[in-house]
Amino acid sequence: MTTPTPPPGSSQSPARTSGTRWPGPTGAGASRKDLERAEREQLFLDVARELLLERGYLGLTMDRIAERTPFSKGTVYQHFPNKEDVLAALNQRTSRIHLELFERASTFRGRPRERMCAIGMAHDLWMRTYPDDVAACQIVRHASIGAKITPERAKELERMDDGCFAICEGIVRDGVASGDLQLEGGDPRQVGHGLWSLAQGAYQLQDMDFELHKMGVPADVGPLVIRHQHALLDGYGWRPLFNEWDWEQTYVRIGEERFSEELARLHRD
Amino acid sequence: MTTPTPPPGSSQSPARTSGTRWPGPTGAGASRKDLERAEREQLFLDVARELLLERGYLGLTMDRIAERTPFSKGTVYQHFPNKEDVLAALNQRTSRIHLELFERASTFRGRPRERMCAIGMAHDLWMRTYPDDVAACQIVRHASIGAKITPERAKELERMDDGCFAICEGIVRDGVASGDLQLEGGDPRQVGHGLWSLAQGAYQLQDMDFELHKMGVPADVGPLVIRHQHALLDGYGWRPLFNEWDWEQTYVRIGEERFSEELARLHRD
DNA sequence: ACGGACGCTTGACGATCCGTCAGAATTGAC
DNA sequence: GTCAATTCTGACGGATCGTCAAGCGTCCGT
Repeated sequence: MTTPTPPPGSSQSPARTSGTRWPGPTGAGASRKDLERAEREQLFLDVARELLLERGYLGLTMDRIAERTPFSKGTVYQHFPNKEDVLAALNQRTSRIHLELFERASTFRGRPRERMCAIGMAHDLWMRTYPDDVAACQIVRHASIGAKITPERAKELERMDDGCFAICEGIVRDGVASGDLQLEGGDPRQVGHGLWSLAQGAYQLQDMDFELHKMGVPADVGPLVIRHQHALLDGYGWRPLFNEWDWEQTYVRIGEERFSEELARLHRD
Repeated sequence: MTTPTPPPGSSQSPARTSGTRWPGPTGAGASRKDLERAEREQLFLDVARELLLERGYLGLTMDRIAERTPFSKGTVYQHFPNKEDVLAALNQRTSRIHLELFERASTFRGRPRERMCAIGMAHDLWMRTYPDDVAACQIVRHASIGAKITPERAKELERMDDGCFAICEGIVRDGVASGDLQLEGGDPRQVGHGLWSLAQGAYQLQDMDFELHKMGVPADVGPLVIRHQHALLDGYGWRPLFNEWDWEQTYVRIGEERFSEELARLHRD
C-alpha cells in the first residue's frame, strides 16, 4: 500500500527459529520491511511470554527481552511504548484466539442452549490450552495496571471482548426468540453476564494461591464450572433443563464438529 | 511480658492523628513499646491505603510511604519486608472485616437458604463499603504478585478465606441436612464455590476497564449478582426457590437484624 | 549522676529497571 | 562510491527497591 517496492525476487524470509506456535495473523500484502518488523514483534512477544512463564510478572523486564534477542532495548521500545503494553500485546494474541473460538462455537447447529454449551466449551478450551497467557490477561486487565496501555491496543482488546460478548448475547436472544428461554423482566444480556462472571471468577479463584482442594474443588475446575453454568441456566429456566437432555452427547458432538483439532492437540500434550 | 516496666504514670499516647476508621485489633496486654509499634504499623498502612487510592498500585512506593510519615524508609522496612507485603497487610485488614461480616451473617435466624442470602448480603456490603481495598485484594492475591509475601501473612490470609468458606460450607450442609437442598452426587462444598465464583467474577469484570453497561450490566452490579446467585441456587434445587418465597422481606430482616449499622453508615456517605 | 550495652532509626548506597536520545550503523537510491 | 534517510544501539538520567553501617536514644546497674 504505502511502499510500492515488492519483495525483490527472493522473498524467502530468514526463517528465524522463534519456535512460535501461535496462529499469527501476519497479514498479506506487506512489504519485506513490514514483514521483518512483524516477525520481530512476534519474536519479542515470544520472548516476553517465555519470561512471563519463567519468572512471573515481576521478572518480565524490557532489558531481559532485549538480552534474549539479537536486538537492543531501544528497538524493543520501537514496538512497545512501555512494559504494560507488551503484556497487552500478549493479551491481544490470546484474546484474538478467544474470539475466534467463540465464533467457531457459535456456528454449532443445535438448540440455543446447546449452542451456549459450545461457547462454554470454547471458553474452557481456551483457558486449558493457554493457561499462562490467560493468567497474564488477569494482570493486564486489572484497571490499576492496565492504565498505561496504548489507547488503540486497549480499544482493540475491548473490541474483542465485545465480540465475545455479542456472540453470547445473540445466542441468548435466539433462546428467547425460540421460546426456550422466558425471562421475566430481565435483560437477556444479563444471562451472558452471569455465565461470564462464573467462568471468570472460578478461574481467578484457581489462579490464586489458595488451596481450593480444601473446598472440595477438583484440580481441574473446568467440569465444575460447566456444571455451575448449567445450574445457572436451569435457574433462569432455559429449556431444555439439565435433566431434560443428554448433554454428554451434545458435548461430544460439539467436540467432533467444531473443536476436533484443538481437542486432539490438547490430548497429545 | 518481656518488659516488666508498666507505663509510668502518664500513659497518654501521642495521639497521632492518623484518622483511621479501621476496627484495628490493637490487642490488649501489650507493652508501651508494642503499642507504639502497632500504632506505627497502622499509620504506615493508612498512608499506604491513601497512596493506593490516590495513585494506584504503581504509585504506591516505599519511599512515598516514608515521606508522608515522620519515619524513614528503613523503619518502614522494619515492618514490611517488601512492597508486596504492605499490600498483603492491607489485604489482611480487609479480609478480617470480610470474615467478621460473614460470621455475623451466619448467625441470622432463618431457613438455610435465607442464611445463605445473609452471606451474599455480607459480601455485597463488604465490597460496597471498602471498594478500593477489595480492589487491592485482587492485585495481591494474584499468584504472580503474591509470591513475595511473608509466608505467615499468606497463611493468615488463607486462614481467613478458609474461615469464610467454612461458613458457607456449613450453611450448605445445613441446607442438605434440613432437606431443603438435595444434591445428587455433588460435593456440598461445590455450591459454595459456585456462589463465590459468581461474586468474584462479577466484581472482577466490573473492575476491568471494559464498559459493562454495553452488556446491559448496571453500574451497580450488586443486585444483579444476587439475582444470579438465586438462579444458581434454584438450578441446584435449593428450596424455597426464588419464586416460592418473599426474599425481599428476608433481605429487609437481614439488614435490620444483622447489618443495621453498616447500612446506616453506607447510606450516610 | 554516670557509663555502657542494647536496640531502634536513619539516609546514603548499590543494584535494578524504565524510558530516552544522540550518535553509530545500515540501507538504498543514484 | 557517495550521501541522505532510516534504523539500531547502548549509555544515561531518573526512579525505585532493599540493605546496612553509623548514629542515636533508652534503660539498667553501679
